[in-house]
Amino acid sequence: MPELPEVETIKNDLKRKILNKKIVRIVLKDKKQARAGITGAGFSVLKNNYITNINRAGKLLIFKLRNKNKYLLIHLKMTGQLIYIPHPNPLLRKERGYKGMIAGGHKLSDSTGVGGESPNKYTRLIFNFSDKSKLFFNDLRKFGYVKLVGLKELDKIIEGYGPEPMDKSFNFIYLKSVLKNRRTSIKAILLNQKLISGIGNIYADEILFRARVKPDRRVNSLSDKEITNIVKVVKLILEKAIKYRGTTFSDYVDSRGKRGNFSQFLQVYGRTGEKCFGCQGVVKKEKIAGRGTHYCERCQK
DNA sequence: AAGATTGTTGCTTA
DNA sequence: TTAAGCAACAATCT
Repeated sequence: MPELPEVETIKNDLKRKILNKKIVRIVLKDKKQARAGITGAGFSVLKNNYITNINRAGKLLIFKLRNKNKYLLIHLKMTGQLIYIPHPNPLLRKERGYKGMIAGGHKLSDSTGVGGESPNKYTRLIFNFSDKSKLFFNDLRKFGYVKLVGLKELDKIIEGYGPEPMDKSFNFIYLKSVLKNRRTSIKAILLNQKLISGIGNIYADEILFRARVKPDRRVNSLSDKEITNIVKVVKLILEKAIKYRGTTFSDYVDSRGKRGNFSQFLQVYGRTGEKCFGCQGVVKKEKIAGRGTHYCERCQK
């Protein structure tokens, strides 16, 4: 599931690859999906346009277009992928060591899951650039979306997001004020995009394990010390996850079709029934805040 | 074969 | 007015 570190990785990679390239053609592979949001009018906005910058708000990617005063939004939701394929020139590729590339095809080396090849049966949209490179939007479960908006609508959407966890504005004072007069679980707070941007189910569990706080703890029971620690750990875990290019659990791959390397550091997510790395306890799983939640009963209070 | 999977929205209830 | 919780969404896997 792409969360903040995964979306950040895709954003940074794509910035190096598609900025200021001319979009010459859009191919909608999944016409039945009005969800894709790109129809006749959208095609004319995108065609012959250029992406001049890419930003991120929480898990949402924001592509700034040079012309027509529009922004292209892409949300990957659970299974969305953005795969960039350079111009398929076999000679060039060989020289640069793209060993997995098959001449004339688009197969990427050693990638797993549905990211193995593009286009594939889950490809919803293809951007063709003037240098013959392509960007594929794949989405197995069709939860993701692509949308064109004006500046006004974009501002409204961004306003709906809470502070970026890595930003200075996400600090003890802020979190304390958010928790005041609330009685829900800390996990529900971490997952609430209006309060904090970008954290999803995997990192929420990993953060709370590292902070040694049980996910179902009511927030009005948290001490100042615990709140301070949660703020610190949120930044720590996300920073490390970005450094390791995100986590691949099922479908996530980066724009080159490669897995994220933070998976090796997962302490509780997906480890139900296994031994806790921190004590002799066992990792438990139960539904908290409406989501499958992993924690160690002994380490986390 | 029903239930779980998850990011987000929208609805209902308190 | 706002918070909290849950269903719904899609498609696949167990």
